[in-house]
Amino acid sequence: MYLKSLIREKISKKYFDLFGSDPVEFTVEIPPQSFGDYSSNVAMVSAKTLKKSPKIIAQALIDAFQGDAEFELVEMAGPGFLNFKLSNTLYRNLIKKYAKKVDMPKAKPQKIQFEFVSANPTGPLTVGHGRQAVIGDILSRLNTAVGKNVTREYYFNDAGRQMKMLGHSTWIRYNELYGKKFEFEEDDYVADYLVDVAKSISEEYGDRYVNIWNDEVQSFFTSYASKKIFEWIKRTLEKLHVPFDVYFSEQTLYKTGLTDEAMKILKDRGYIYEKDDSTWFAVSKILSNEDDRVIIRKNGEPTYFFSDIAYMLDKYRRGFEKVYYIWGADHHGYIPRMLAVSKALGIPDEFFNVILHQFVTLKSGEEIVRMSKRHGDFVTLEDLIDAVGVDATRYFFAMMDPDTTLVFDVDLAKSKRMDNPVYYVQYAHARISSLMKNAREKGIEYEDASLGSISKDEGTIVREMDEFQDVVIAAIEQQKPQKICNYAYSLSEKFHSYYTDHRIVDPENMERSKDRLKLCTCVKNVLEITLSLIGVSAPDEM
RNA sequence: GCGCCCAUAGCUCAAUUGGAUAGAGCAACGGACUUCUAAUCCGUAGGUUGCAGGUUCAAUUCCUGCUGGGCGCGCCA
Repeated sequence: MYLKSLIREKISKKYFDLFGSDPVEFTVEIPPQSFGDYSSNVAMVSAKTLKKSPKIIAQALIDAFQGDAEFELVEMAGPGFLNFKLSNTLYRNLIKKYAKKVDMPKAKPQKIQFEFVSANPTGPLTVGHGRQAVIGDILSRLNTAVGKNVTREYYFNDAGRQMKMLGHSTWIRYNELYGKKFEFEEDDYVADYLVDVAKSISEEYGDRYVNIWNDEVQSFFTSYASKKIFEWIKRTLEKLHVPFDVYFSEQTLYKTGLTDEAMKILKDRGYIYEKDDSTWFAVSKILSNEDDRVIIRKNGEPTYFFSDIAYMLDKYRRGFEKVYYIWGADHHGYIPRMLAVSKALGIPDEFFNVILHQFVTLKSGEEIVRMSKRHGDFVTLEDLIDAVGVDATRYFFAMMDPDTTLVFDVDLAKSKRMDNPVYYVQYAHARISSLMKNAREKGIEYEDASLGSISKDEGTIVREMDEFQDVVIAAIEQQKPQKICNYAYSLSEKFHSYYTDHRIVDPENMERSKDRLKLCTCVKNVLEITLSLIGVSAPDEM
């Protein structure tokens, strides 16, 4: 970031001196392969406004750069690129900076919210939830790191029809323990995990509910089962190192009267009407292609959609400038109606944001494990974490673009072979720690390294280090956690390569050893902060 | 039928949100450990970026239309 902005500022200044105006937006980037250390397209993008050919503009800038000691070489290439070769002094200054501290880019201290996972306590978290949890967690970490005030929220419903089915299903399992057979109903949860819940009830309360089914029993089984399952969910999230600030219950919306308030606002604004004994929200009044939706059923019960309306109002009232809903791809159809809600409530457009992610399939060997929650035929997130470890779980969920379906290769995640990217990155960190230990044992102090030996070979690593802030910004702006993983890998790659070619700790050459150890300190610092953003540990030995 | 997402090396993925010769890993082949961790490194081979148009100095990237795959279109969430 520092090197790029230095070059950018210099170009702007020289451009202004030459042409009497500020240049239009241009890039400064690390070019492919051996085109120089940095390159800029400023001459090409300015061709139109200046009515000069790119090559003439480029040449004028190059002439202006003559005699600048911070650059060894500035030259033109291709259709008018400016290529820069940096002086070693610049690299030395940067190493001093990064050895002390890795700066985070700073953003406006907005109050924002990420709402994710939000699974109702009817069953354990699946690997799909895992992907969402990790995406939400990393985006939260990133935004917190750049200075935003982030609330991580989990929304859940612990009443209503779904919950009733849960209670009923548990009761059936409970009766089974006593040899009583009842039939499951249509939307009951037939999965095995409720057997454990039933056993737990049996141990605590004995047989007092066998063969007895009434409202009181229903409500007991529902609340017992949901409480038990919620404990399970929270335990899994803890294992995954995903904390939440707020667990928000849907019921709160009704208790606090926010539902009534939302209804009033929508009514006053003319978005509510009655039809077929139900109450409707006129989505089509805002988005003409969309269908209107029922918010109060014939039987007088509100739909979940109505709760979602009140919930959005609640979020807005709490003073968030932006809220992000993280949803699986199956929810994408929900976006238009929620957008309509935000408009109908008079909430500013930038408030409501959705981050979608595609599905997860598990792969073991050549076999693709398909998951179906209906048949209880799925792998729980907890099982996955137990099998491959939390670091690999998080890294694998994070390293793919949320927009693509993720094939989670369980064998690869488990493997400690060299093709596992988590270990590759962690190994780079461990290697550096080991070098430092080695230096300590030999009594080498490198705090005051002169950096006199730092040159081109180290430049590659320094430039990569200096990409850090830009990568963080890009990951946040584009909502792509995998950018951080790719960066961690790329920096590790450059370090491993450097390590192989250069002796770091060399008693025969103390000055050089100090310089290189200082460089390693920088890489270690950047790797540590990068891994912490992914939520993966940075081990000192492996 | 309508909507969202995806398509890049044999496989899994990148490509700094329009830049130069499209890059890594795995798999294949060949090399590097009496030397700080070989969980590593270096090299060879591998491509009409799904297809067809368009936009411009420049397209994997943007636009249009196809093809193929995933997901969704409930008074379920």
